[in-house]
Amino acid sequence: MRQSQLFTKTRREAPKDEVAKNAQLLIRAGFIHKEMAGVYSFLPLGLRTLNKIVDVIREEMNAIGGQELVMTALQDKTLWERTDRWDDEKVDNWFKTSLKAGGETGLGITHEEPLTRIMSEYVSSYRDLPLMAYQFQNKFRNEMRAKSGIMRGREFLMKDLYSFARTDEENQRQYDAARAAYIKTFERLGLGVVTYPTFASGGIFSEFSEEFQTISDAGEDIIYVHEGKHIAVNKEVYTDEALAKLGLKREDLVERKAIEVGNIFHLGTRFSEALGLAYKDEAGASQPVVMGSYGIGPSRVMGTIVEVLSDEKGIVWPESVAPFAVHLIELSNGSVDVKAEAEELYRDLTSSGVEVLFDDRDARAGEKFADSDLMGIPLRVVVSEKTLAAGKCECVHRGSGKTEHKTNTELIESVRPERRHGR
RNA sequence: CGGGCUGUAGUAUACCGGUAGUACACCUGCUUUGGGAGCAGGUAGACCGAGUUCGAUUCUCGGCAGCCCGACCA
Repeated sequence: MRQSQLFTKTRREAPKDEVAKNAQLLIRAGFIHKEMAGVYSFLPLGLRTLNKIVDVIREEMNAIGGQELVMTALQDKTLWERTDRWDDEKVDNWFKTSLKAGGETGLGITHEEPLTRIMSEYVSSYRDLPLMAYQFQNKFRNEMRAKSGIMRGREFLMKDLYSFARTDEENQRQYDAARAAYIKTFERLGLGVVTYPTFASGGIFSEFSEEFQTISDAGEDIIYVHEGKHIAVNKEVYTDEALAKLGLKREDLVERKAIEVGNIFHLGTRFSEALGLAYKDEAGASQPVVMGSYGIGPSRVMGTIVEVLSDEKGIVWPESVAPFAVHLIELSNGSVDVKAEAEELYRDLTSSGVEVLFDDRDARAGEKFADSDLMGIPLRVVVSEKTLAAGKCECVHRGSGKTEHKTNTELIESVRPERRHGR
């Protein structure tokens, strides 16, 4: 894409009402727009990044047999009354509204109820199980206080996977598969080394759940990290009893602040029993389905990546989620030859399947470099009088600052998609 | 929801009970051209409502909006 055509622009200063680094940088770089407190639109660059994150998660969910669907944002009140999660006394962050035709509806805060009901129409035999289904969907939570930019909004994108099994053992296998997929997902998203599977409270569902916590001072949670085992314990369950159960010793753990980027739960039969999701076993006896739920917020992940990986110049996207693979910058200063060379390289890269943001604007070098650093595309390629004379373009890696000089052919060969993905 | 703070141009800010100033951005022209250029000119602004006052962007009250701390976050 040509940067001259991109309707968003960078800005030098962050809006005064944003304190969170992720929001400041994402707004300055033109990735997101704040609509109101805790509610953000994703602009072209931001959407590309968000979609990259979604794609990675989708691949991993599909790899463990997850089937994608999309459920509705508007919720059936009567369904939620059956699990006792409609009453404001029980769940206080609904966005509720009345229907003109009479009655009430609410915007989905999570989707155990509707999916369990859907499954009750299709699951009736032990032959129908196990199965897993997931969706990407905007969730709505009427938080008392939105904060931390896109990391804690009132409307946000969520990937929610739900598992359905015949027995606890089968459920555990699904849980383990989802857990492994989560570890792989966060590795691919560039957060692997700083993200810890973390024992946490199971809330109303079970004794423990596991959270995926990314170490960051911007986090709202306190966790105790075991570096060697690469696991952690949330402060909320940091008791001698829990540690004994987990085989961990206090002296081996380090206190850190962290961002919860994922959460996996055993649900047991809480929803299947309440909503009548059961199957007939081999003997013809009716059995409740054993469920689990597994969430990742792609938009929160995006904010987390900015919090964790940016530097004083701007964002540093991992290759897997960058809006573009290459930021091609021409410094023609009116030189027809430089312009032509850059245009040709843009064409060749694009036709090789490389995603390129081409800074073809009539702007000065300093401005282009500053914008490039801010936007955080992994590889910057400069074409100028200097590089033209040398016969090689200048390639600078955003993260490391490492500079290489390559011919156009060498460059294209090194960034072709089939090569980058290594498959 | 408790406590605190703030609303001035697209963005960031200044001053003031009496013509609202600056920087960036934007537009025009000239110069400049590898790290957010220079000169000249231009466009653009007081959240909404009520009150006090000769006069309110400024003071008071109400509303709306935003931010921070805390509580909450299934």
